[in-house]
Amino acid sequence: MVGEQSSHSDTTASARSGLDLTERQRTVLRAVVEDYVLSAVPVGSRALVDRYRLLVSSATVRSAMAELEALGLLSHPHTSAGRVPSDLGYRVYVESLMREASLDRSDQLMIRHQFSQVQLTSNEWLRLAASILAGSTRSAAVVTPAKARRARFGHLQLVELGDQTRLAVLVLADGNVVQRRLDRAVLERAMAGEPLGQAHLDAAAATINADFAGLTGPQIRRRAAKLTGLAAHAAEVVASLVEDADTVAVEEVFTDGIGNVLEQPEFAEGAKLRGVLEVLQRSDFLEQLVPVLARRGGVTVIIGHENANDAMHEVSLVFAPYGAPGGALGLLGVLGPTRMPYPRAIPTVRYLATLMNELITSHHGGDA
Amino acid sequence: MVGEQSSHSDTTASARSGLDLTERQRTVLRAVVEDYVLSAVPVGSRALVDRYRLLVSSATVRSAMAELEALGLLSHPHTSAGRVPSDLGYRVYVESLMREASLDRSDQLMIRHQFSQVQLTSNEWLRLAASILAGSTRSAAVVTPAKARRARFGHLQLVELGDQTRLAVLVLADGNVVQRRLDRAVLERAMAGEPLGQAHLDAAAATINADFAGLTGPQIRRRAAKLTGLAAHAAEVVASLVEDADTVAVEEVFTDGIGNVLEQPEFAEGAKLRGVLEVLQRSDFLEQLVPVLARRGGVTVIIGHENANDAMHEVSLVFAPYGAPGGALGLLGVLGPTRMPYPRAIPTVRYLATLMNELITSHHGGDA
DNA sequence: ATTAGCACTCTCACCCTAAGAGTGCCAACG
DNA sequence: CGTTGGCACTCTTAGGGTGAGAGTGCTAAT
Repeated sequence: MVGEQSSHSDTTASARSGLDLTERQRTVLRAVVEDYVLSAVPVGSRALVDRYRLLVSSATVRSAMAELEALGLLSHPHTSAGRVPSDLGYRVYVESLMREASLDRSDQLMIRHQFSQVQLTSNEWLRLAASILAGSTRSAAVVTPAKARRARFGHLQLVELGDQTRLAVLVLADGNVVQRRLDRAVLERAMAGEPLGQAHLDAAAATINADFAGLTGPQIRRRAAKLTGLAAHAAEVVASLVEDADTVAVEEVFTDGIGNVLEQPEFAEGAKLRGVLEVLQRSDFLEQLVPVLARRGGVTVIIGHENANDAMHEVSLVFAPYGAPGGALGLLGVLGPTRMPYPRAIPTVRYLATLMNELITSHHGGDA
Repeated sequence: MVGEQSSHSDTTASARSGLDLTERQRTVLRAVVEDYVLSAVPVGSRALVDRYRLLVSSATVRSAMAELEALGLLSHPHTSAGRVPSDLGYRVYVESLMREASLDRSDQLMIRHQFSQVQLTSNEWLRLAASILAGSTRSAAVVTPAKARRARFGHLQLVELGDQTRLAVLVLADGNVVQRRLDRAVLERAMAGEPLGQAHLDAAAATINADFAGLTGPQIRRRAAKLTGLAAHAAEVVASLVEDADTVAVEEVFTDGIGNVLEQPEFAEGAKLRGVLEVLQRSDFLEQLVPVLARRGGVTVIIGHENANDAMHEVSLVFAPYGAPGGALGLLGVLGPTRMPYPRAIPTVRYLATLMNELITSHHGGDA
């Protein structure tokens, strides 16, 4: 479920969960967050009373606000501005104040329909998922391909390409396809004149396919020692491809809707987003996120400074893992300013994660 | 070579080529462009004389500037600001004033080295190319995969994935790999209980591989009629995959360095980039660019309003096609503000295009 | 043709002020 | 005692005015 990430709490757990707030404080905090998310303008006591038909005076709201500020849930840009939720304030809101705007049936159907329109290729799915996420939350969306924690060999194909090159196409056990061009020079050296026609390639691939299904990189490497000729060389390549797939947890990232974020007033000066984009490109950020999300399961919300990376201190992430249980694992979610429409983003991310789960398990049938 | 794109010229061709400019006008225009590209600040007559050691007075420069403005090559933000190059001014600069800063040997070697570090997978190449372009021009880079104008079948592999799904992995004649999951329901209906073990899959693939190499989508569809059972179904899928590859000219776009552009003062308000990002995502923009670039060959520079798309009126593109001659074709280049360091960008794009050409032809051996 | 000089224009940074929003506190009220 | 109206106070923001500076265009002299 929804939950906090860590760790840096200098405030009591009970404050964070919002359990010891009075009913009034809860109402006020909720109103402040919701108003601020909509307007992006610090919200004052008077405006709150007016807009939310609170049945108390602005003075009362003021005192509640002061209490909330003392608790670290609200903050003050300057003396005479309204209040703004702090990261912790958003946290409490997400954790115990928010009423999720569940996706209505028609939205769900529309999304499902879009997926049914598309050819059954995983990359298309990912692109589409990112596009839907971005469009329906007006934030930036990020989707990574699902891949197994431990890469295992599935099936090899060696193809003659033109007359100069050979291409190794490898299907991993988790359904991902990786390829590598075999360098002609290396190949010739290794083969010492042995013919490399399609028939020979097929034979070598068949040898490997028969023997190596389900093995990991090191296991393949061990058995490859027993082979000779083209098959040995191919096995070497296979092993290295499988190992590569193992070490790189997130290799490709599909993003969409960065423009949405640029439109938000907090990123009006575009340079602010620069750091975020760089971090996203440098894939180790998402890589580190994988185990965290996987462990927690469901939708995880990471708000502002809860983010480990400095560059991400002004954005929030709403992410979920997806994939076959115990098998392939991918990430998907949205990124926006901390002033994010959580009640919309969270169910959308959740729905898309379950949808991708379905697609993967039904079309792929899990994984060894 | 470098050249203009079109077409909208309400000024004479000779003015555009800058041929009828006096030597002084040429010097001044060059200095204005180069100064403005560096400083992003409108440049005045006095500053020009000082910084570029022109051996004339500022008054002389002023009159030259006035002439250039009359020709539409410079413009005036307001009465008392310096001059700024117009799109046309940049055009003339690029066309006949610029001295290209050719990539020095060490840069070339460094780039080459980076490519040699990377595994021989085309996607990695593309990502790397984008990253190098972005880094070395401080602009945004865009790279699209090379694919044949006319998709032809190369090699098919059918793989059993888990026990529920079958995966078709198709190597096109141009070396690209596409895949499609075969929907279990459809498969079962089509096969009516025919077994779908790996051996059967291999047999079906072998049939198709033996017969269909080098064929286009429609050709495959025609021959597929003679097949039955699994092979017929597979041929159907192959045909549709090949046709898909035919219709979608640009399917995936690798970008990098968007942050670089956000840093430029002209895009300080990030929202300005929004439209550009959207156009880039909507792939038909690049798609339309493909034939234009291919016809012209070499590096094409498109400056500001020369751009067909309204959203791109404030950016320049420096792009080149790459690929095997007459075969696979891809695009690569950079996108930045019109105030772009053309003398740096153009040779870099050119070098990367030739490099990609080399990689493709040497490792892949051309294409049918 | 080039140049020095000069009047003119426009922006930009600065300061000042007034208006407005919002707070915090306090005393009064039910 | 929680709630409320009132009020003084603070701080931002927008607007207007000003002076400096940059840059131009023109003209007359070389």
